Amino acid sequence: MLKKERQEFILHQLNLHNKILCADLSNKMGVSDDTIRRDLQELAQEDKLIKVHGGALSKSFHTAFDRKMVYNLEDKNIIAQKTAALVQSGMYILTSGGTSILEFAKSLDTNLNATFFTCSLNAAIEFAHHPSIEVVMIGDKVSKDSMLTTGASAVQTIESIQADLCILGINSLDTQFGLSENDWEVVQIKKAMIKASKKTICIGISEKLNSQQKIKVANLDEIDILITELDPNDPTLLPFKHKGLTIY
Amino acid sequence: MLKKERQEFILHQLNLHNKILCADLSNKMGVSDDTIRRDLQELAQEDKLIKVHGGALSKSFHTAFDRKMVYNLEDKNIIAQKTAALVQSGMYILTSGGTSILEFAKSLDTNLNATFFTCSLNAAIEFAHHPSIEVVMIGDKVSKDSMLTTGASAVQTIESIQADLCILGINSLDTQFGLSENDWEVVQIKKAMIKASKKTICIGISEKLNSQQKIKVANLDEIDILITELDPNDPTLLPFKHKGLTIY
DNA sequence: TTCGTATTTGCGGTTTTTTGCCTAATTTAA
DNA sequence: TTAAATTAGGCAAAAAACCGCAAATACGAA
Repeated sequence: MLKKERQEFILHQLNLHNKILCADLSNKMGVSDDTIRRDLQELAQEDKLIKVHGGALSKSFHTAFDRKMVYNLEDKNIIAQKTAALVQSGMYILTSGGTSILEFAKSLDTNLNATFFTCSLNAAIEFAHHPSIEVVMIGDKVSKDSMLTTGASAVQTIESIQADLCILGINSLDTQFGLSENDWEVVQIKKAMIKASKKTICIGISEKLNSQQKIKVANLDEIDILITELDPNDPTLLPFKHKGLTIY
Repeated sequence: MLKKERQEFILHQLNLHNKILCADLSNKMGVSDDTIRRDLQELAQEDKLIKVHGGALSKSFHTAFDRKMVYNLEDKNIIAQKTAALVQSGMYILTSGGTSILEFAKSLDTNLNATFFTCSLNAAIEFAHHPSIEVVMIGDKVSKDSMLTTGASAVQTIESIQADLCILGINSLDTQFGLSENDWEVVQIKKAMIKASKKTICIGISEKLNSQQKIKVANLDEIDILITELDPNDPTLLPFKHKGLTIY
């Protein structure tokens, strides 16, 4: 197995599992620990992963909690503004949760007259602060990690809705694998939301692009619009444009 | 589990729960107390959290969230403690919203193993902070004044539940007129909750006693237990005791 | 192909890090 | 105040990282 090949494999595993152990890799690939360590060291220097004692962590995993809150706020605001521009009065809109969605909720026009359906407790509260917006909370068991209601009842409720728009926060979006998530229950909810809407918009910072998580939510062709903090003509977004997505 | 991974997990838990105990963490992750303590120490040095005896606190907890804003917090805490003592593991519990309920949620034992059904967005979030509590959000249109879900669908959902306990925050309680409210939709919800439970507990500061609002929720004989910040033998409570309520 | 060079890899020994356990000291709660 | 829980510091075992070197391998040029 070639060095380059090996490193590709390592990055692939990392996208899949978010973490890898030196020992596991050397076992799986039949090379020595030292070789793996050297590979990880190189990849870390190229900023492709984060090396830690005993293995490595995926970049998205690490930055998830650390800096995101503070330093991505401006980006989130840009996203929120662009997204808000797409919402028109009278619309019925399904939304997931996540910080991008919360920012979006905050930047909505005060006299917008729309109806929002959501599984996110925090998003519901945020939407409800607007005087003229109708908010419908979709009920079910609360998933603690995501603060979303998930389960069969929630899916059933969503299925009974015919929405104009579905706005989803991205966890991972990839030209090949499409939209993916790590939580099975959340995936079911998002799938149902996409199905129940005429149009699907994915919003999130560009960091989330070109990464994969364990469970697929939807193929790219099920998504209509992609909104990031980048300029629509940014080369990073080209592959997605080629796949037929509208970029804002 | 990698060290870095563990520390990310700790920060995540901290964001979720605002406080964590050494013992809980070491249990949950299968490492020794010492290891957790060293992790917390490191994270504290990096200014990621506040180390306290027995665990750690989220940084934002102290600065951003000013608990003193809550009206009559001390009294509400007394009420919360008394109420929490009545909840046992395995119970199914219906609750409304309001500040008293929120305080109650905060003072529940961390390892209590109960299932809470609620129409209150804020209460759901608060309950969900507990690791071992199941939370079911009852869905419907969000009423902006109260941040409760209200409507026929919510009532219907409640009717399909057989709960052990119903814990309601009081707006007005009167020996003659019973429990009353000003919002028609909220009244429907509370009525349904009382009907769906074996026992009904009303909690609230004594100020709310001996006052009436426009719409009746329930007669006194439909309520089993009354909890206020006062001593159970306080003369204010005597009329309620005479009407057959149990006072804590 | 074959050769020479540069890179890559594996190995042994050493150093560093991590972790759990122990005991003494400290803090907390009753 | 006492009893229980928590913490600090030292210690040792195990795992991982580091270092230098020699063997193996890849690659380009003749």
